Amino acid sequence: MGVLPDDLACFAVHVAARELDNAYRPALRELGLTYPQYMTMLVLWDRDPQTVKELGAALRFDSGTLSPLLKRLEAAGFVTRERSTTDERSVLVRLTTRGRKLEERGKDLVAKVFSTFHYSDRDAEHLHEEMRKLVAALDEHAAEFGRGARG
Amino acid sequence: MGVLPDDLACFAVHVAARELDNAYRPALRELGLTYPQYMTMLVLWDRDPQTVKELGAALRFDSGTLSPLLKRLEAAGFVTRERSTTDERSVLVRLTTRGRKLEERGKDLVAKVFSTFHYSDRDAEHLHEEMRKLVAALDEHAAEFGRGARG
DNA sequence: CACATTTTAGTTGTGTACAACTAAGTTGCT
DNA sequence: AGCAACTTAGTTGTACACAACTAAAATGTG
Repeated sequence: MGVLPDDLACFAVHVAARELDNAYRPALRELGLTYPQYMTMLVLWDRDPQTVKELGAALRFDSGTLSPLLKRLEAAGFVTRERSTTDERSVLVRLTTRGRKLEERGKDLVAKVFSTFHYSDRDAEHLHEEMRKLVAALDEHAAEFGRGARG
Repeated sequence: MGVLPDDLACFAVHVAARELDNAYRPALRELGLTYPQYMTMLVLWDRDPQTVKELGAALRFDSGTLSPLLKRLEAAGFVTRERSTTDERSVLVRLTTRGRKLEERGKDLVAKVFSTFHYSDRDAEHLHEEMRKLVAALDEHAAEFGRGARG
């Protein structure tokens, strides 16, 4: 009769995101990281240091999410935070030796976890393409109707 | 050089879920609901009353998520909660008149929001199919490696 | 230079999510 | 009947995620 969550694509996206989180959790637990923290470390392993703003752009997190997350990474000893000397509004996030060393164990974790559920590279790429299409549509929607709207 | 979040399908799923949330937020705000609360109301509009366990199965929420959510729906005057008389472990969640009346305004909200970003019915069905495939793989993975593992 | 505007991080408050646990009720087995 | 095992909700603690706000520093304009 009525529409149920299971009938909705948007609900399925939410379920998939949560279950992906759950699938990664055991492996990440051994690194002492959550999934968003792991994504943050990936960005820093690629380039170090980076400002909070740059990290936020790469992760699509605002400061309300990123600031406390970085404080936890700092408390865990993976990063340091220091005001930029050239622009004192910015904060530079920098890997510690411990944080840099974690890359060895964290590097191929995604591929390892993804391979445990039966998802080939082709499947993953197909999934990725579908997500890119959805996110592009949502970004366009946000630009039109979102907070930055022009009327 | 390194792998970045944008290279990962799993990250794209998370981004999509969050941006879907943001896309629904303005419309849901007018109903006084969050997205998970709206999903809960959909389940109740379809069948009323239902136990917390049944709602949890339909929404894939555990009691730690659902109990406080239902308390907020109760505080907002959309549902009542009462112990089942036949099995006093169970709690029956029942729509109030106000909760039932909300269906008129909430019924076609999904279709309305989805149509504002350029997603045809065919696009949505394609997306849904891709998500079903991923969730099925994750469910299988959870059954094998998750908490209920048999070894 | 003076000062409004913008940029950058952080804080507070609300609401998911999940792990680990508790309390109470029911069922199954002998 | 008696009691262990299980089921059902709820609670506590941690961690995202976003809105709304604040504080401080930089930028732009007359």
